[in-house]
Amino acid sequence: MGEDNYSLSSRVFHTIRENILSGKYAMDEELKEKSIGEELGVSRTPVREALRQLELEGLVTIIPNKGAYVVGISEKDIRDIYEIRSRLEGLCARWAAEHITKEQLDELEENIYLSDFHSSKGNSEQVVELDNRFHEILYNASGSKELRHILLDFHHYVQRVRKVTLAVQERAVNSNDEHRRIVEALKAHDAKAAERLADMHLMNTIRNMDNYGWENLLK
Amino acid sequence: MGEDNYSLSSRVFHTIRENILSGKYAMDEELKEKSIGEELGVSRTPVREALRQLELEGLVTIIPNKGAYVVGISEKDIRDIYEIRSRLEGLCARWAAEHITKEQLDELEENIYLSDFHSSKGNSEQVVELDNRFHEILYNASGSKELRHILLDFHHYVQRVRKVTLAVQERAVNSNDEHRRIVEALKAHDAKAAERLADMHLMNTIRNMDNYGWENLLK
DNA sequence: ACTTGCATAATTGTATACAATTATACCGTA
DNA sequence: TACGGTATAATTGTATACAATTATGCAAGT
Repeated sequence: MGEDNYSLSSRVFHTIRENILSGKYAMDEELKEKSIGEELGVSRTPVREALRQLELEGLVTIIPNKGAYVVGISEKDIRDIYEIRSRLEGLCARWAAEHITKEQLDELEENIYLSDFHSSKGNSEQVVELDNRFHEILYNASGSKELRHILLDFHHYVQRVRKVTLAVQERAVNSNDEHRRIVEALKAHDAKAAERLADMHLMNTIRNMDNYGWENLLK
Repeated sequence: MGEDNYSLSSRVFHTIRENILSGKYAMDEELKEKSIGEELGVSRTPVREALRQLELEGLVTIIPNKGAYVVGISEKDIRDIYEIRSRLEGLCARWAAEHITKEQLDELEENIYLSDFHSSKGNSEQVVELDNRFHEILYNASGSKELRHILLDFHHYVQRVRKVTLAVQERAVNSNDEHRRIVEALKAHDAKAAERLADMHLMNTIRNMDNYGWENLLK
């Protein structure tokens, strides 16, 4: 299980990205092709390809003939991303209200049910995983591959802070309540309400981060 | 002039992207590393790196061990992108109203002045170039590298249809009028108006495409 | 005519070799 | 000590070599 048969190149890409987002590679750190290759047991070629892709994602800056450096993520970056996401998740929820299928609604309700359980138990890892899935279903339900693409990117990009915020039980519970209300609007195919609730959901996340304290969010 | 000293790899990337956006490489066409490399006078290595990057941008699909294929862009894709952009350019204009500098305002006014001239003359190539620059200034003025990044991507992505729509004099003139009103709002630092006008500007572009006829936009 | 199987060719995936560029260390000199 | 300069090493950029996978052509059998 989970033995994805991806290419080496693809695995290297995901591994390096994970190491950046998890903080293993510190900000401004120089990523040397040789050492990363040795670390992952591959040659420089797949590493180079991965670094070029990560540059496009904005996680890495490449200075020609010099090296690749981890791009840091600031408080402002995160605020901006959540503000951007609030608009786009709103749009996404609106479209989803018009296109969502019964199967997707069922999975959303199951997701909320499970999330209730795991947040009450304090299983933050499962909560994060369910949150990932919740939003992914919405992205799929929007019926727009463009919107899905950009939202997946952003959602992934802020994974680090989401892991921290959702580890606090109170926020996990509130977040799931907000999810619940969004699903109710989707079930009623009320596009306007869905948009407003999704927008609010994201803005509440920012407010929560303000209360939590940014110094703890950015390690 | 224009003798940019970029790396080979980077030039290959931009060349292939240009060839996709300009329609030289047709949709669903298979892009073979060897032939592209020969065409551009480089080995497979830089071509591979470019194709991996283009996959991340969504312009190419890579099927492992099979090949890279040009991803087509549909009417719905373009509609979605303009709808997404209308929200984000609105947000961008709002932020720009708060951060824009006098130099940027000056360049915007010069841009409109020049655009008046070229659209009256029917110089559509210069009009497109000025439109590019107009939006780029706004992206910079937003003060958000995240917003700038995503909007530049989208703006570039729809370059093909923009070339067609702005080649029609009436739309070029109207578009520039809308730009003028946005700049007036920015000069007054009226964030709300700037947001509304930028949003409308994008929605008008969609309406214009509807009038123009999609069959002509997608070759 | 239409499969099936297999040999061959073409293509991608990865590793390595070599060239070009940049960083580092060591030296002599003031 | 501080400053250049030069040789050396380290690193990136590109090309090529080889392995693995997939596509193609052709002959045999039904």
